[in-house]
Amino acid sequence: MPELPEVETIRRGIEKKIINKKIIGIEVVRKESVKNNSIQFAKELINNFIIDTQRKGKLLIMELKNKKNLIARLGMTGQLIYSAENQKRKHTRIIIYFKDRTKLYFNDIRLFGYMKIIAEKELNDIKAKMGIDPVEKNFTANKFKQIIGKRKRILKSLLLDQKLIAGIGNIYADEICFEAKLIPARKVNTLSGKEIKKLYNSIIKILRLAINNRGTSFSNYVDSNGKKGNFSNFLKVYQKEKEYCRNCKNRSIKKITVAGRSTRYCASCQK
DNA sequence: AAGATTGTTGCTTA
DNA sequence: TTAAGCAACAATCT
Repeated sequence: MPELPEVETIRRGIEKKIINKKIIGIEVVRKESVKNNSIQFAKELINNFIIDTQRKGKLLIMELKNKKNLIARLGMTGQLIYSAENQKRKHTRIIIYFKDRTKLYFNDIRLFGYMKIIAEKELNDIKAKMGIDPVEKNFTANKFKQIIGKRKRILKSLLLDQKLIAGIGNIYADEICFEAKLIPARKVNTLSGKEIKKLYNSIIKILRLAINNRGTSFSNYVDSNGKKGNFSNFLKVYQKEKEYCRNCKNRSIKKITVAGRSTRYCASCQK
């Protein structure tokens, strides 16, 4: 469940710690978690430096000194843990050793995540195929209107489509729809101008609030220090189907399937 | 103990 | 071209 706010929290967490530290060792515990040949992967990284970090959507990018990039996709259960201590666990798949004896652990329970070293061109191609990152400045109300355009898609499926907007997953899609007071199953062509504006504001509001609270931990997400995120305390519909709605105080939070995903919404607050 | 869960990709169908 | 639905990937929890 690392979505945009969780990946951003991890990025901020490792940024200052790993930059310009010499990599002196690589341990590929599970070679399928590296999308390059694991020998090549290690060879590229040893004696190299991570000089900057970036994020687009849920993709974490570590720029290397030789112009290549180490990318990490966390999938559903990926973690990046930075520590001076030995933190190797059952689910540790890759370990990066730095010269100052600190380490970066890539853990992944369900194995949907991976790391890969790619050249600049491939990175640009990947980025170009992704939609706009909604916390960037160029994600304007007009831009969002353009994305909706004449589409007739189900609202939630549009929010989850990484080729249109990059970074929203199942948790934040539901929370954004609640904030906007819109039923996730609505078709976007039925939204009024006012509703679109409210939706746009909700996307930015929820994602920024979640980043400021270091993301959501509901199962195994932790930041680079191994700490849980606080946004779990702000969730209003996600996993609240047995509870009273925070807003209308009715027991009206429904759980349905939309766009193939479990979806929660308040039948009384959302229209 | 089968079903739910989560993100992404790719295939099929309309 | 656009969109929906589904399977696949894998492990864990209920």
